[in-house]
Amino acid sequence: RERFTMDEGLSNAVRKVFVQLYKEKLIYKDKRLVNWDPVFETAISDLEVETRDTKGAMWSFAYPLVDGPVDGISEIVISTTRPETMLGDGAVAVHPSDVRYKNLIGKLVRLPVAERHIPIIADEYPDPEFGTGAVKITGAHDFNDFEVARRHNIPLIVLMDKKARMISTPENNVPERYQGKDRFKAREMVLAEIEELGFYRGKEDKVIAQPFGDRSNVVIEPMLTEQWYVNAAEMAKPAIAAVEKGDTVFVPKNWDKTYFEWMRNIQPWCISRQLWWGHQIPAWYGPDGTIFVEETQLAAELAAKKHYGKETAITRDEDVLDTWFSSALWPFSTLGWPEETSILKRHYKTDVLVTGFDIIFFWVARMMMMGLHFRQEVPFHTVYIHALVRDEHGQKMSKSKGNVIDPLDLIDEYGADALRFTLAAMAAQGRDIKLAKSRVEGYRNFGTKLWNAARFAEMNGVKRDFNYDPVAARVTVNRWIAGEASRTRNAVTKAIEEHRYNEAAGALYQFVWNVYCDWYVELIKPILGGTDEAAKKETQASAAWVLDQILVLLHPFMPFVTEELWQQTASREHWLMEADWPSYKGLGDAKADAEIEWVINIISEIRSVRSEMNISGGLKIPCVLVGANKDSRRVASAWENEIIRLARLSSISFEDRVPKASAQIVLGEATVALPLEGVIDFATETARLKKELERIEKESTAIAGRLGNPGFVAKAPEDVLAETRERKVELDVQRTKTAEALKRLG
RNA sequence: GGGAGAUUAGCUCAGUUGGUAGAGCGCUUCGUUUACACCGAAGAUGUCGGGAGUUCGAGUCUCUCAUCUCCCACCA
Repeated sequence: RERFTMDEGLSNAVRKVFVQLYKEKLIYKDKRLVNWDPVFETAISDLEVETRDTKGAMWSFAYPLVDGPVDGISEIVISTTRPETMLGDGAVAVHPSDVRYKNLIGKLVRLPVAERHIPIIADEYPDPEFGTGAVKITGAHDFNDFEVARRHNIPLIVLMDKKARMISTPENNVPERYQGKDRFKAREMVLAEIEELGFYRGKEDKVIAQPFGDRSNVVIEPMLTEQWYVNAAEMAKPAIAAVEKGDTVFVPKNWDKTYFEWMRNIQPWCISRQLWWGHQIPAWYGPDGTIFVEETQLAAELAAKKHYGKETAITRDEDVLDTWFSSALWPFSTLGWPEETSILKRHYKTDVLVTGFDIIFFWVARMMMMGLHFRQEVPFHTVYIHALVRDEHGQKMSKSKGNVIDPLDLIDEYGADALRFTLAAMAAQGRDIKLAKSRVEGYRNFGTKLWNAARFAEMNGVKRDFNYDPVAARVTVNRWIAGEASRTRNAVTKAIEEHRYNEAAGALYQFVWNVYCDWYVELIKPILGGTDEAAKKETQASAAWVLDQILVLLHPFMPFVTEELWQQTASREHWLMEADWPSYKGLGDAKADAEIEWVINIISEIRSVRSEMNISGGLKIPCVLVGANKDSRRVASAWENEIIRLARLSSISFEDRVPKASAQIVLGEATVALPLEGVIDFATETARLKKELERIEKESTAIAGRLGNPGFVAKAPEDVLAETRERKVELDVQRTKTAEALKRLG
């Protein structure tokens, strides 16, 4: 489904919401200071203001007392980072406890340049420790000053027009020469004139936090205008409670602190914008300014007629709404609301909202407020806050900063699947991603690996047999891989349910590459090339079945390559994207697991020794099992071909004694001997075994120490204790056998 | 000024109720064997930022210090 917030249906929802909130007095019009963007000539919300540290200065001016010195004081010195605003000062405030100014409170000072008289007032706002302790109050151009002015009925003196150019009015008494000047030009003029008049009292360079419009990049000017507001504090209450109760949870959990922090200190939300584009506010004005808020022009006209007692012309408010106002309705406005449609009933609330932390305030919080107000239910039960991909310097990417790495470039280079898998694999909770290209490359290789595994299958007659039941498999390796697939499925499912996408991706990566490709494919090669037709047929079906499971499980992470393979490897009734998530019963066979584990172990150990002894890959060597029990002998015989092939042996035999000049490997109760007469380097083999013995002894000592600690034995949990004891026994056997091997070597 | 987070192998990063550290890339050596050199085999590399504490046991919990990052905020 695709919707656009300017669609007819969504526009209806916007009007309805506005009207209802207005009638509930949750939307109101107010004249107060707003963040004004002088480039776009519109009000913006607090969230659209970006505070940046910039180089600035604090200048000090003297305002002389009108009626002459008091206690020998003839002037009061104030400091400001914005000298031009002194033209709009309505008062000078000092702290009531500030003894320096005690007798000045109530006196008048003369405002140079503007030549007005303004009072000295007492207010808690000034910090006596800061600067001179006296603060100029410019109620119409500063948020703090506005509050102070309001408390003391100080007039709000407007200095600028919508473009933040100076205006000269009878009220502000700003000299005509300032008319139309830019505020920064006016600053220079004020400084020069103050100095000339002899009221300049110094300058201090300073880094100041300045507000910028996040889109226009210009300094925001606090302006006294009439705007529409939402009583956000009131609407936030249920939204706060819902998260406290757990109706909506954040993942990772920590983000709820950010949410609470903002919601509990929320300010009125300015929703009107003086822009050309957006949802026009459904408010009309009568000739005397009476406001009629209705969903349609007709309804407003009727309301006006009723109000005035006759038909009266009304004009519509030209302002439009903040874009986030309509976005806040998204979870229900897209589903046909206010109609009680079936999709609304089915899809509200939704499940999981996936978004970035920077959207929590703009969108998540507002959807919560609107959703709870109009649906009496949260819009989603989970908010998953994903990591941000940052640029090479660790900076947040943003359109306005222009430091965005275009994902299309990465896709061109490595493919969409590779990028998608990389992001999933790196999406550990609570961390940002500084994307490393080598990771994308590695996961591109992973996709290729899968493709090649499918190619191998195709070349070996591996074809999906929809009658194949892995539970009924008779070949051990097929029973084993089915169990591995099942375990992988469970791990991936659990990880996804817990929103641990990196773990899901990791489990799949490991299964496909390190289990299926590295071992299963290698172990079945002799079967596929062998003469046991029954085993061959089953294995072909099994391999195809496992591949199918891989495709289904991997599809959310690599949709394209998996879909393609799905279509190519069998004739299907539906797309892979429509396939059910697998669910298995009866898979997993401990006996098969143990057997395959033994095979993998012996192959790995022999390979390791070969490598350490520098035995060339082309040289096939005999392998003698000494002291092997019945079970080991059976497995070794059953897997003779595979072991011989993968460990590059010439033969496997069973003897009672270790042949002379053998490299020796301790494998459980057995010793694997590789007779290397003429090839073995005794010094190397001795060193290897000594190192091995050292490793065993080191671990053994550590474990003995733990078991010898009465505290550990008394307090460690049963299973940990049992495990440790088992390990100890294992290590003892290994130590004895390795020591024997070393002794045999002489 | 408040709030959140980071510090683990050369690099990029995992590590879920505390049980004794892993991956990918890179590096070293070897390798063309029924898919894959975007490959295979074997290997080296960590006083888990410093310090203290709790505990039988700490990368994991507590405190503290250091360095870094982000968010919010009206010191003129």
